[in-house]
Amino acid sequence: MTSREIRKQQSRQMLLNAALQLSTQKGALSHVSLREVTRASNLVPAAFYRHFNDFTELGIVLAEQAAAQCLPALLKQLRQGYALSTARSSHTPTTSKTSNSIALIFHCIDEAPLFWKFLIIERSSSIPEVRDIIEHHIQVFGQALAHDLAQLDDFKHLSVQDTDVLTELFINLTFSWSVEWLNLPNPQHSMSLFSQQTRLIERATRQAKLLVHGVSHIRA
Amino acid sequence: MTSREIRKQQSRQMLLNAALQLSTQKGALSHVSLREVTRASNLVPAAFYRHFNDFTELGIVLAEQAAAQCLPALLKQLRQGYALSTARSSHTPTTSKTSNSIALIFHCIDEAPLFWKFLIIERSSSIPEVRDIIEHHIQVFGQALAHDLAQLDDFKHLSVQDTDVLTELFINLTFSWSVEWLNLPNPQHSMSLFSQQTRLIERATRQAKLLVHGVSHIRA
DNA sequence: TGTACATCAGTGAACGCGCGTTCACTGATGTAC
DNA sequence: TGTACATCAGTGAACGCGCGTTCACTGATGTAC
Repeated sequence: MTSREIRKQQSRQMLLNAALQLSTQKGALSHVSLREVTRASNLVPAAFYRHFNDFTELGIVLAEQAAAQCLPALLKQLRQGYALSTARSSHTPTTSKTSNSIALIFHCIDEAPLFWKFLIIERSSSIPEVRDIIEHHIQVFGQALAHDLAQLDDFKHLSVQDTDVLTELFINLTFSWSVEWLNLPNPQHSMSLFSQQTRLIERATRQAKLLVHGVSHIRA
Repeated sequence: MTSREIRKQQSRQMLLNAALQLSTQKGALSHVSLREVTRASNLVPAAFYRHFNDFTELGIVLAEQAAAQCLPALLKQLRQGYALSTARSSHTPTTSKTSNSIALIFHCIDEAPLFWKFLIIERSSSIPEVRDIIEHHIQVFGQALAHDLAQLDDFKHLSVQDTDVLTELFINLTFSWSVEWLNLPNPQHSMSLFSQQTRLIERATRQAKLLVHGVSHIRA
């Protein structure tokens, strides 16, 4: 790659970083202007068009990057989580199995919090292309997850429909938890960040346990 | 009330209606401009200030109206739903009890779909005052719901914490379902609106059943 | 009831601002010989 | 290696636009006598 190409890539990455930073900070990519992004990247507004046809194109790239970064990583974490728990399933009580998995989810979010925040807020983006990309990747993620779950002892007895329904439920819950996780520390409470995190993990774990317990005893 | 006061109230209501219409259509109140709202109300932009100090104040009023309209109505519906089901609890299978309640939720949404859409999209509003009002009302709603649930046969045995956790879970699920419900008909599928609605009710019911089943058999 | 004055919802023009997009340009970097 | 030309990321000025907000105003409605 020539030095000119390298510098171009650097500029492009600065634009993407600035857009990610600004959109998660302002609560929506649509609240960020092209001029703000170039300003934060020390470029003149017109320079934007050397890298993207328009603002939507930048949003699309960002959505692809975020989905590619977050969802496979979460899947991998979850796989490690339940591989671990099934390996010693007869000895480990449900409590700690579930609790471990939940903690892994939050750990995964902390690896790339801005991308996660972007995924969550732009999942209902007012830019249709961005929204559709994210929804598509979540759907693919859901299929992979459903395939995994179907092979676990706890869920083997479920019908295909129930496995899908369960997966959808789990994904919705995960996103609800993630929203709360990313909004910590909540200044309404006086607890420390760590205490609030612990509390959220406990609540999420309890929710997941209620669910898993229900599923494992459901009649076919 | 003098005729002048009546006409003022009418103008105010036109502004509120226009803002509700436009915000739900554009996906966020923050994507609607003061000038758009006055234009849709056949008023000059400056006239807006005869009714509200600024755009945020209109958002606050709208949030209060939406919360007051939607949440007590849902609570009432749910109460009728489980009053009905407990009255004949020994004879009615869990299936239809849950199914009835879920259908009632969607029925309730259809009574005021714009207010519901507003509540859902502005629950994560970029206008902090609006977001906080909605979150507050949802919290109050959750307390009332938790109080109700604690008295049902299925949930009597739960600890206070578990009742709260269950309530939170239920509210999160309800909002997830509502988002899907309000996005129907989904043009990705070729099914009729009615078929898609039926499908969603079935999936939501199945999710709720998994949950209720888990809760009723949880060990203390 | 009729008159004189007060109120005030709505008007219309004006303002300064940040926006997205265009354009001809510059000058460093790359390429061909 | 040195030279002449081509490429192209970034520049800076300009454009028209819709925005929120201000202001002095108008004229219908309300009120006091």
